[in-house]
Amino acid sequence: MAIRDRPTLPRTSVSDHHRPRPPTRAKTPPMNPSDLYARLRETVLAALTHIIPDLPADIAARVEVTPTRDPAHGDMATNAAMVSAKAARQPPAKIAAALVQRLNAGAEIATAEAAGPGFVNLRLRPDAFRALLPIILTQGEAYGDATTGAGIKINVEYVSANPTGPMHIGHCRGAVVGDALANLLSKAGYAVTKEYYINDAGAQVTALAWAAYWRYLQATGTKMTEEAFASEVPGGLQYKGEYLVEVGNALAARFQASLATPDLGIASPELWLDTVKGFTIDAMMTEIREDLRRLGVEQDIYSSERKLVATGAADKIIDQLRADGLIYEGVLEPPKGKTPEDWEPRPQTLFRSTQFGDDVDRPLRKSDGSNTYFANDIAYHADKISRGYDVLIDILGADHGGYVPRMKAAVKALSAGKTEFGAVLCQIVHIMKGGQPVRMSKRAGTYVTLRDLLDEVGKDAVRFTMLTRNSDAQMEFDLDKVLATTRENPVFYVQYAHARCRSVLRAAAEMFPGKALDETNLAAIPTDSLNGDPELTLIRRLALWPRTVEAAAQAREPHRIAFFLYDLAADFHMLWNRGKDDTTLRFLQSDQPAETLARLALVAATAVVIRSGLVVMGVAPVEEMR
RNA sequence: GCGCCCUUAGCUCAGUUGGAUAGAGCAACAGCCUUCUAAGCUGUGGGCCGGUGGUUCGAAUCCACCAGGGCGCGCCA
Repeated sequence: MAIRDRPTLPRTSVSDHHRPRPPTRAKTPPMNPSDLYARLRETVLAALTHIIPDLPADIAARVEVTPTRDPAHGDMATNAAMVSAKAARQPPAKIAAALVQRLNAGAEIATAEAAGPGFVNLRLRPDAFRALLPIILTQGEAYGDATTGAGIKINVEYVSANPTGPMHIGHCRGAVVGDALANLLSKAGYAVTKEYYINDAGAQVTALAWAAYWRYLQATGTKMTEEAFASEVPGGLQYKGEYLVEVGNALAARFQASLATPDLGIASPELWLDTVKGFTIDAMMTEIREDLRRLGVEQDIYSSERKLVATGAADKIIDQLRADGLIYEGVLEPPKGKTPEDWEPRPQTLFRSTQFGDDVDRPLRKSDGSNTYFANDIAYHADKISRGYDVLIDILGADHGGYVPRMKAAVKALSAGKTEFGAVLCQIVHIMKGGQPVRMSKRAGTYVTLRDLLDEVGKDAVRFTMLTRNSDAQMEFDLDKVLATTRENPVFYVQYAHARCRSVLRAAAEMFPGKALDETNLAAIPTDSLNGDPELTLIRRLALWPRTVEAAAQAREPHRIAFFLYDLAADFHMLWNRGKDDTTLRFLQSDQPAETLARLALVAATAVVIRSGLVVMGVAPVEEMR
């Protein structure tokens, strides 16, 4: 459902009707017990507070246990001695030495040693890592779920395209990034709502309606030429793409000639504009939602700008802001250095966004008295705030970057600073084919629609590839490479790793007839025999999954999941490849049932983690490659 | 002119929010494999992290300035 009938709007002047909400960033986030690193951090912290009983909380919060980059440094390292040196008035080396002494007695720690400027390097007993396998197999895809979100309500708004035509590549990145980010936040413990804002008010959709009306007249057999028609259209005839022909036909079928003059000319807009507009928008939204469905995106809420305007919500918000003294009639300075040629001082209805960190105050009304896009968007965000979200995230194209500070200001004003606003900007995607860029032109009709792209390379390749870059960086999307079945294509490489895991487990079923090799049973298998470096490397990677989820969610960077999965797949393929030269290193060894079962537990756990990562990305974990 | 984002190996990009000797893929070079798990595998070389200062135990990461690229800059959304 779209906009609710009567949004209850928060009063900025009233602060106490907001329920207390948990802080967005808890000072001491609840420890995730299945995160090995988080657990060891607790161990280190306990030792540290024993050495420094009056350790300040803010220092304790800076203590971290991280994976080492160099295996010579052990498995994990902590900065505890360095960050607490100042507060303890002791040199880092002395604290490190004391930590080493206490930690060496630990159950999971094989050795602890001081190194470098004050690091304490920890080498864990292999058992500590292997103990993760039953945890992973028991928890299944829930392994890696974080609690940092603590149920904080987040609204992620994405796509939000003008419903003026089919979706194209430009919309696609935001759709994928938004959807994956929402999934990621949800895995990190946030209460997430996925939302689409339909920009179905304003000049663009009016132009769309005229274009659809032209197709309608054509369908009824008008004698007008396109030139004659276009000369009557305010602002000229836009949206000349073929995709509106069908809409015109549907309009003609539904309304016959009743929307035109008797001689099939242009009737007065009062007679048809709203009807045609609504009809066309509905048709476009049907198409867009179908495109999104094929892309694997299904949002929880679709909000309509038009309905928002119709309910007068925008006017109410402006009145309310005016009552709070945040609206005034004024004249803006021309932009410094580059004054538009037609610049003239003009009084406008302005929002005091500068009071909330913006550079200039922003206009809310156009000269014809209608609302600016910003004004309606303020009302829309007020609506979202009234629905009780703690955090609002908008996924925007990079060309909207300049828009962020004013929206941030508006949210601050509307929520009395209680609701956090954040934007994720998506840079442009350049489509490449045969080594050449594919030029996009809406008018020439040569743009690549999302549907074409999905037909050509498939949902999984589109989604994964869109997530192989930081969304803030420009991206080349090479149509030839995303279908390559080689290591340089991460989609293939990761899916292949999962398929190989499943393949091993299928083959194992023949080796152990009558034994159910499901995750529950494998969780009970002793894994002491997993001693080799490649095995332990793989398990260490699996141990990184929870903190990867947490860090990616906190940074709001879903692409990190893609990179993690690529590394995980590499570790697995390496293990698999050992069996190529030496068949005694393959997973399945009929003369070693116990060792084989242990390896199967590792393989099954790997499959679980790959699967749960792919689920976040919205990519199918395939059972076999075809 | 101002603001925001970006600059890392020949190319495309990571870099665990300030940690130790900066990583991966491609390309290059050198081997292996000729299909029982090769839609390949192993190894090597490759760097002034755009530049200059600063902050501190410690900087690709934070700050200032500069250079180059992208985006934006009153009634477009």
